[in-house]
Amino acid sequence: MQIRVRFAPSPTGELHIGGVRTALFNWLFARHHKGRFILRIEDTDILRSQENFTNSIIDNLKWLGLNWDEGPEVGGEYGPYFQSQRLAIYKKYADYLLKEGKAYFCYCTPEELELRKKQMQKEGKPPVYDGHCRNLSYKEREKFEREGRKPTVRFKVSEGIELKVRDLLRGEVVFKSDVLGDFIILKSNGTPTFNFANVIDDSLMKITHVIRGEDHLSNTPRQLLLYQALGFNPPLYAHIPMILGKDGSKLSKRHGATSISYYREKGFLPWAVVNYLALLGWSTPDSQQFFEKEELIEKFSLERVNKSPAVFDPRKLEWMNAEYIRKMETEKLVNLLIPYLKKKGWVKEEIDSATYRKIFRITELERDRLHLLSDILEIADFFFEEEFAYDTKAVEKRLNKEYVYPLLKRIKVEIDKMEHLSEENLEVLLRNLSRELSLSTAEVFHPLRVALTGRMKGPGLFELAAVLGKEEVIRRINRTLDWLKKHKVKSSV
RNA sequence: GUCCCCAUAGUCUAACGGAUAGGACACCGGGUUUUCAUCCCGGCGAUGGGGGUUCGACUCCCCCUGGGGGCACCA
Repeated sequence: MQIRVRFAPSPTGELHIGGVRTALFNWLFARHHKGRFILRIEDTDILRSQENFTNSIIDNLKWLGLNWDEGPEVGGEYGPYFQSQRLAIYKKYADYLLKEGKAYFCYCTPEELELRKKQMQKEGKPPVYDGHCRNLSYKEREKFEREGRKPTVRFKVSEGIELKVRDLLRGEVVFKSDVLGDFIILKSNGTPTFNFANVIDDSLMKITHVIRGEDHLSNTPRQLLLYQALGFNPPLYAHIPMILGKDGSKLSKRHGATSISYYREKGFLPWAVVNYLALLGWSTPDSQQFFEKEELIEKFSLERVNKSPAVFDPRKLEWMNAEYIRKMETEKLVNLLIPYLKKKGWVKEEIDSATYRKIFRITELERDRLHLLSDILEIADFFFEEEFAYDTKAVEKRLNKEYVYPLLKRIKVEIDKMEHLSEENLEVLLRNLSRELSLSTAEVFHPLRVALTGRMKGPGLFELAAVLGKEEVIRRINRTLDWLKKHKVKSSV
């Protein structure tokens, strides 16, 4: 039997971290077993579903590399894969249940329901539908219809039965039908509710395994009942642990960025995100951290998914991203960095070969400092901006010394004599100068670094100076000298 | 309130019923380096509590506690 799993997001918001992890586990399971991974858009909430969310979800899944075999854009023999295009199907099955006496029309208004629910909670009972409309007479129904009430369709749940969910991770979980209550399968506007559409689609699409978040575990008994009533065989279930925020509650916006778009824009690499997320709730016997794609597919198994929820740790994700950035070929990294530079206006849309070589070299020099691709904007500004600011602490610590002004002046003079500024001849120059002036090398290097970059940290001094070139280095030293004078820093008086 | 799930360091996790409870992030310290980063070395730190079962329990059972999730005309 071919394994078929699906990811069924609803386009009421951006794809978020938890959704990605669910999609990932489904995708890995399918790929591992050479099965099919299906994408289905659950857009039955007319009010909240938006097409741009659908597009963004699809776009981000592609970006992550979680490709699907059936679904939007690729089609498939069990479509359509948008629930909004399957309304007639749900209607048909609802009619069937109605005809069989397994469902009925309910005319209760949301307000009435709310009131009774509160009452039941007060009495310490599970807040379930009380069956108010279960046995309406023909006359009563007529009356409601005349009032203009639009009915929902409710599924009849018999009391006193036990529903056993066989979960691949948790074993048998038993629910009593009494806590379920007759639930709605068709809203008054004719669209199906989640439980109903889900069961029908999973059946019709021949889904064999439902891998979803643990928050769906309590929905499962209702769905089991529907499978029974409809005469379908339920799939196998695996309810994977939730992803929580730092405070231990379900990951949400108040924990910071949760939408995958954010991570994408910040410059997280798709595979770093995938690799990190794979480790949330799953592990190998040796706690391996890094996986290549094929390796992850090969090693992944539901048996090794654990049951307890996991806290999402952005710091570890960032670390992992940095690791992948370091491991990447420079040329690839350059190409990923260029869009950020363009957007910032540091390089033109058309990149000539000289500019490319410069970016390449800068990438080599800065790559170990990048955690995110966008970090390049913070740490490499001085390579592209001539009028960078001097860091206050750097001025205080490195420039505010008597010897600095004459030193920089001397360095300038010496560099000016050079035919060409290279890493080598600059190093020779500075080391000789330190000996001649009885200064430590650090006392020579640090002020120059601040003069050239405005800050105390950064790539090797000789290397970065070579990238800037003789003319620019001299210009920057002059600028610093002027600046020192103007600001009456100790070294210039 | 009610039902369900879960429980190894701050975090992610490993450990046939039998190791000094292993690894990773973070944190702290040291080394390398002109700075930062990288890299290398080292350190801190965990089986929630109580009962059982067993020669022996992180592991099995029960209770407690704690945390999470569901209980929508949301999915």
